[in-house]
Amino acid sequence: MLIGKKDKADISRARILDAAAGLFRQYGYGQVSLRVIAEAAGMKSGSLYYHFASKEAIVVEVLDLGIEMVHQKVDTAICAMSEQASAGELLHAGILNHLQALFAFSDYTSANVRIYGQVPDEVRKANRRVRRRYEALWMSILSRAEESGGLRASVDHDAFKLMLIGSLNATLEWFDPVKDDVQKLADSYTEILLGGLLNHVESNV
Amino acid sequence: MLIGKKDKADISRARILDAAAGLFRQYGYGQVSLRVIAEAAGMKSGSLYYHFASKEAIVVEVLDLGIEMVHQKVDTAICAMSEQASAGELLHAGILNHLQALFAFSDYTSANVRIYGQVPDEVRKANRRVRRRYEALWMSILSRAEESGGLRASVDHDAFKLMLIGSLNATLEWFDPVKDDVQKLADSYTEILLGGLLNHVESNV
DNA sequence: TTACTCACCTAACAATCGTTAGATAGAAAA
DNA sequence: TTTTCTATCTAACGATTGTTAGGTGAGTAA
Repeated sequence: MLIGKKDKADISRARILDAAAGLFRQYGYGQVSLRVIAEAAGMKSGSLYYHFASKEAIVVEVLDLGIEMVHQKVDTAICAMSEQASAGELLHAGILNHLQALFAFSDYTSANVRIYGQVPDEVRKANRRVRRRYEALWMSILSRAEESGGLRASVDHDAFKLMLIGSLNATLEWFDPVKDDVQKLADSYTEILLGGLLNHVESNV
Repeated sequence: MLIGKKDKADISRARILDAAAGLFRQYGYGQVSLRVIAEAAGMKSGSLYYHFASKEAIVVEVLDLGIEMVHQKVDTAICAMSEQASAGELLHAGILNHLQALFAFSDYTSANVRIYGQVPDEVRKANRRVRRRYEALWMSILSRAEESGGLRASVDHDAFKLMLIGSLNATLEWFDPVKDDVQKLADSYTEILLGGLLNHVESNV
C-alpha cells in the first residue's frame, strides 16, 4: 500500500476541484466543459463521474470552498484576539484576513464571486447557506466592535456588513497581489473605512 | 410609411440587446443561447444575424452600453455642478449618479459587472477601452476635488478610483432598489467614505 | 404593375455538450 | 493464486450549440 486507499481518490478529487475553480474563474460556468476540467486534472471526462455525480456537484463544492476558506481564516484570526481589542483593531484584523484569504485561494474565491449569480438555482441556494454563515460571523465582529465602544451609532450593521464584504471582494477584479502588497491594501482600506466609521476620538488603527 | 425604414430595424436591435442584457445578467454568457435571446426578442435565432454578425458582437455592445450609460449620467451631473462645489459635494454627486445609473439600467450594468471576466479575450479587450474612459472621468473628478482643497493628501487617486468603482458596483449584488432608497444608499456610502477621505474640518456633505 | 429591398423565417450543418454503460489494468484482500 | 475492489478509460447516446444558405411576404420605389 504505497498510497492509502483513501488518499488516491482524495488527491484526484482535489485536483479536479482545483482545475474546476481555476477554469470557472477564468471562463465562467457555462463555458467550461467537463472535458477541459478533466484534461486539466489529468484524466478523461468520464472519469469525473467516479468522484462527482454531476457538473453541478462540482460547482457546488467549488463555491462552498470559496466562502469557507475565507470564513475559517477570518474566524481563527478574530478568535485569537485579546478581549481588550479595540473596534479599530477588530475591524482591521477582519479586513486584513479576509483580503489575505481572498488572494491566497483566489481561484476558489474569485470563482465564487464571479459565477455565483449565474449558476443554476439549486446550486446558488446551496451556497447561500454558507454565505449566510459567513455574514453572521461579520455581524458578531461588528457587535463585538460596538461593545468595545468605538463605533458610530448611525451605522446600520446589516447594511454595513454587506457593503464591506462586497467592497472587499471587488478588489479581486483590480488588485494585483504580485505587484502590490495585500497588507498595504488592508491598511489603506481600513484607514478610509474607519475614518468614517469610528468616533473621531482617535482614527489611527 | 407607418414606421420609418430605419426605425423598425433599430427597434428590433434594441429588443435584442435588452433581451441579451437581461439573460446574460441572470444566466451568464455561456449559458445563454442565441435561441433564447431570439425568443425573448420575439424572433427566431437565424434572424439575429440580420442585426448582428455573431454572438460576440451582441455581447460587445451589451458590455459597452453597461459602462456608457453610467458614464454619461455621471458626466452630465458633474459638468452641471458649480465651480465652487466642495470636494464632498463633488464626490457625493459622483457616487449618487453612479448608483442611480447602476440601478436604472441594471440589466446592462449588472451584466457588465458579472460577465466581463468570463467573456472571450477580444470582447474583454473591446470593453476595456470604454472602461478606461470611465475611470479617466473619475480621475478628473478626484483632481477637481483635490483642487478644491478638502482632500487628504495620503490617498492615492489611482487606487482609490478602482476601490470606489468596485465598491459601488458591488452594491448590485445585495442592494434592492425597490425595498430601499438609492438616495439613502448614496448618502450613507458617501458619509462613510468621506469621513475617511476628507480632512476633518467638516465632514458633512 | 413591376422590380426591389427590408426584416424575418425555415431547415439544416458540423461541433460540442453532459452523461452513461461497459471494459480494463493494477493493487488489495481472500 | 484467485477474487475483489479501485480508479480510470473508451465509446457512444441524444440534445443543444453557433452559424449559414436559401426562401418568403410585406412594404417601397420605378
